[in-house]
Amino acid sequence: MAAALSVISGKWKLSIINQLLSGQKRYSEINRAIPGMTEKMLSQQIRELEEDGIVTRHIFPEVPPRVEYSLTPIGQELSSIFYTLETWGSHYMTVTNANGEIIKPDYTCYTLIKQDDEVVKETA
Amino acid sequence: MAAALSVISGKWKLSIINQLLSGQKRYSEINRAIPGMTEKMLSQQIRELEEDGIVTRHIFPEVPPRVEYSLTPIGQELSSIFYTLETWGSHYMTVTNANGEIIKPDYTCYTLIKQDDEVVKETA
DNA sequence: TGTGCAACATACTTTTTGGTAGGTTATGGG
DNA sequence: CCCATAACCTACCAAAAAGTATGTTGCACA
Repeated sequence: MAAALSVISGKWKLSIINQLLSGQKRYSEINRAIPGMTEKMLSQQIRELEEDGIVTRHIFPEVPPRVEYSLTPIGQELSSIFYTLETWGSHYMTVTNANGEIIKPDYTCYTLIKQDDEVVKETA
Repeated sequence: MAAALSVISGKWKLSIINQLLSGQKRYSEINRAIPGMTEKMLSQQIRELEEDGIVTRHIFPEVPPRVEYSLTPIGQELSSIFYTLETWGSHYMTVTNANGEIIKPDYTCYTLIKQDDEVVKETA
């Protein structure tokens, strides 16, 4: 589990993998597809993914250069993690938004259980 | 998916949730069960989990204080994420260790595809 | 001679995260 | 009267991650 987390942790890695799930792409394509990500982050994180055996890099020795990235077999199996995360995440968001209101921001709400087992709600 | 990741990211959160998957536990129990984690980290991360609606806190107003933590329903559903991460992770480790050797550390290995489509392997 | 291109690298700064060391509370026991 | 207890909090510091800005390559085109 730690191994799985270490592979996918990184602000842009899941976005990058998501792009490659739909097939081989080149550097500039991925770059355009993920707004907000700088080129440095793309090359850094995609290199880590390569070192971890998730993506393969195909360099075409042309000028100007062309590099295409694709997922390895084990990289493609990450789609199960995608699916689980998405399923839980969307469920999570509907739960925290039940009743049409957001539950999360109630930071200072404690459930006090008195010694006579009476439950008291206290909001600081 | 981003929501799911933001909830579980944090060095100790999965360990804490893992503890609570086996039932309600008090602060000191969790603390003892996770070696290497400081008390500050426990209270900080468990508070974030509480704010995110993953755990509930039950304060018993006794002296010395007693606080018990348990997973909310949506928190318990995180077990599916645990399962997927573990499954992929163990598969990943057997794949990178095929042939009894580690594939990952070959950092500077590029696959060059020449313009005549001949594949050349270059190790810098 | 100069500009643009794609895919980077490198140095530097900022932000986020984690860790260390101390203090706080009220009470019961020595 | 002092200490130990459980569950914290606060200030401070270090490390890791992310972001910004700029430089590099070699060739084609103007």
